[in-house]
Amino acid sequence: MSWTDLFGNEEYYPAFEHQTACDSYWTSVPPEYWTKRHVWEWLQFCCDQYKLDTSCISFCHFNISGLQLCSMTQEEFVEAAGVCGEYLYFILQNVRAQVHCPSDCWRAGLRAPGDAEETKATIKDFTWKERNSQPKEPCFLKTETLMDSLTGARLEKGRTSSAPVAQNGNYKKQSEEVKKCFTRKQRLQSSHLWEFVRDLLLSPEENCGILEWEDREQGIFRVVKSEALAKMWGQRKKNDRMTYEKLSRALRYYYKTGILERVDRRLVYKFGKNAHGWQEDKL
DNA sequence: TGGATATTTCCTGCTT
DNA sequence: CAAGCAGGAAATATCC
Repeated sequence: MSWTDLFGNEEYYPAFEHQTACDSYWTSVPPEYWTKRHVWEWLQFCCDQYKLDTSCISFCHFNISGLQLCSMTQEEFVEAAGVCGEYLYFILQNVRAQVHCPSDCWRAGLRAPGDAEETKATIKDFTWKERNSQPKEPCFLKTETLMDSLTGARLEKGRTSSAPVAQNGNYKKQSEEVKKCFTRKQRLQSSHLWEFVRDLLLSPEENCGILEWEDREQGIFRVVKSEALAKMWGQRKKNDRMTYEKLSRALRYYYKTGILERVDRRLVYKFGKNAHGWQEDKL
């Protein structure tokens, strides 16, 4: 089943404006009905909006329809997108839980995907009704709003009795899972240089031999590929002029604050007393 | 809106 | 000589 199968001409349903879209775009149509193109755009939207590291995502794994996407397990997400897979999985589950006005959806006669013939007309009406009647909500630009979204706070405020999440007895548990996941995501997207370095050391799948522990217990590590490290940090900060020269200056500032300690060897650094989260037994 | 904080950028001099 | 290291100084970005 394709979008064209469902809607005939694509002009009836323009592409999601993922650059400016807010969550309401992605909840206006159940993900099960997304086309490959929408899956692709949703992925791009998530990368942009939630600052996911695209380097860990195997995009070819997502050349699939929304129906296929929805049938993927969390493990399959992780396989396809590494650590980002977890977040994508939870974001998708959240989108599925938040699909706008499911009652309208059922009233409009939406059936399970597969009943293309029967839903062809009604889903078109449904999406247009949604689009015309639902003013754009503000985009999720702020962390708290994202948290609200992920933890379902917004749903709590305005949910209807037919909201799938409300029917789900595991709602609270799910929210906690999502919260935990978000914390991990925050960690992954650490904004400080030393946290970025620490997290790179702790995630072999992203590290690619750029950093290496020299003495794990003492927190001594070595920069193996200085240029690659600078490039990666530059990508994170959206700064293509980053160099190891400049990055190392920033690292040297950490000596003052006790985040790092000086090691008198080239390209070798040590976590200081004010750095946390790098010790194996305290993770 | 202004201050604090964390880099980023540039630089000079020194070391490996 | 190239690549790093040490810090000072100033600019810039971001957060609260």
